[in-house]
Amino acid sequence: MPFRIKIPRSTIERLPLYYRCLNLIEEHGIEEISSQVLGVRVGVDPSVIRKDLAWFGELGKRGVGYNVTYLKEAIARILGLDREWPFILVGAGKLGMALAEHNRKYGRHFHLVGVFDRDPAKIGLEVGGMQIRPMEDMPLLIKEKDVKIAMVAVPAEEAQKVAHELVKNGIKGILSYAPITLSVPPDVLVYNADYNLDLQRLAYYISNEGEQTWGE
Amino acid sequence: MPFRIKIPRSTIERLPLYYRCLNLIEEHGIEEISSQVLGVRVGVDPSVIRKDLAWFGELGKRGVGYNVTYLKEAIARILGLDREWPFILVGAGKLGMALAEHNRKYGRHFHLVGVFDRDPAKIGLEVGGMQIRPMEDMPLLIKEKDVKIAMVAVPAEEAQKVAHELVKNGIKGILSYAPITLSVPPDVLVYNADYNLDLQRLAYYISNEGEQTWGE
DNA sequence: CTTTGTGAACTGCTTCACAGCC
DNA sequence: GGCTGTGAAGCAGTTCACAAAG
Repeated sequence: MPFRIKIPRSTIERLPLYYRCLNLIEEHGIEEISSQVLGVRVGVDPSVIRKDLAWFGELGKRGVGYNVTYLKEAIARILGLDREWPFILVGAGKLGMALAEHNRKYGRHFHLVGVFDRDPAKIGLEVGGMQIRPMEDMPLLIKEKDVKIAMVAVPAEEAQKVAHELVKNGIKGILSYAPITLSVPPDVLVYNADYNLDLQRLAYYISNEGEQTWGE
Repeated sequence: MPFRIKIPRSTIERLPLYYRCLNLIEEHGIEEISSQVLGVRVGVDPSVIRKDLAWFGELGKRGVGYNVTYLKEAIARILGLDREWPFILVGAGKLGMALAEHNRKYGRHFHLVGVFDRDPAKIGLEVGGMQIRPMEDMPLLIKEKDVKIAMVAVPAEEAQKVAHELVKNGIKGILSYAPITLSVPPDVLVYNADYNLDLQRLAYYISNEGEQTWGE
């Protein structure tokens, strides 16, 4: 009977930060790193890093630290980055097109396999190395390429409808740039990339500079 | 002697979600809303919403709910959205330009007052209703317009240098699209908009579908 | 002597349940 | 009856401190 441990959500949120940093450190030719030093680099307390990593076994060496390449690859495996993830983009406006181009240049682990738009005038145009296709082609492509992830960069009014369609066709993760809360079943995960959310949070903390307090 | 209460970070993270949703609800002409119904709309438990709002006084009416417009405006005030925030963009690549254009169309509360790029070939080009300017112009503009917020959309190699410069000139909040962890003083806040982080988190949860568990 | 891995204490957020008010 | 505001209970994540290992 296999024992199974629930990993804290906050641990999973941080792993990509570690991964991103380790790639950079590896490029610099550094082979070993302590939770102390890594902590400074990613802006996370060393004991948090150790606790996070400990969930997945003994990844470090006591008295020494972590082997950079080994740790990097371990995290990649944990996150599921030991394979390529196909994803699609819905919405080929300015933002969508920029994301597609960006992915073509810098994308690793995730590669764009289809761009869709509702606007007939855009069908056939090239973006991110792909031709823009009509929404009707989406179901088949998702099935053929076994796509699980979608980026959504359509206007607010369309976004919920698009989300519905994606979910219906088997998409399990959505990265949404639309300025609304998408309603999806519990087995589908949505991350909000609407930058206004972050700008507003920044505004709060800057308004209440220093003292994150309220009242008088 | 004024009493001051520390607001939980998680409360502040959620307020923009409420705000975004309330704007939509208001447009639909709905005047009153219960935490129950709002909760379904934003995907947050009603008691969480009530606790969040209670930090800022009695914003609702018992037995009735919350007045949509009143609550919306209260949250705006809390977040500091009762004024316009000027911000600058550093990095006029494809992504930066798309963000600038997007802000011009949809931006409220935050308006772009300057776009900067290191590349001499780009200086003078128009983007988001602004002309791209050289980095050297940045300090003066920040001072003149009292800018506190910056978006950074430059390559990884440049990002830390840019962050340093921004901080040196008084920027207090950074929304960074660069794929690195920026190191800044404790009085400066950075949000990571690097979409690879979210894609990797999605990959984890999809890989471990249903059971967010580990071990065997 | 260094640094990890980890139980125990602590902190902070969420959930619960209900008193207070409409 | 309905819904908010809120103390109390419960839970999850962080911090601490140190034993274990190189």
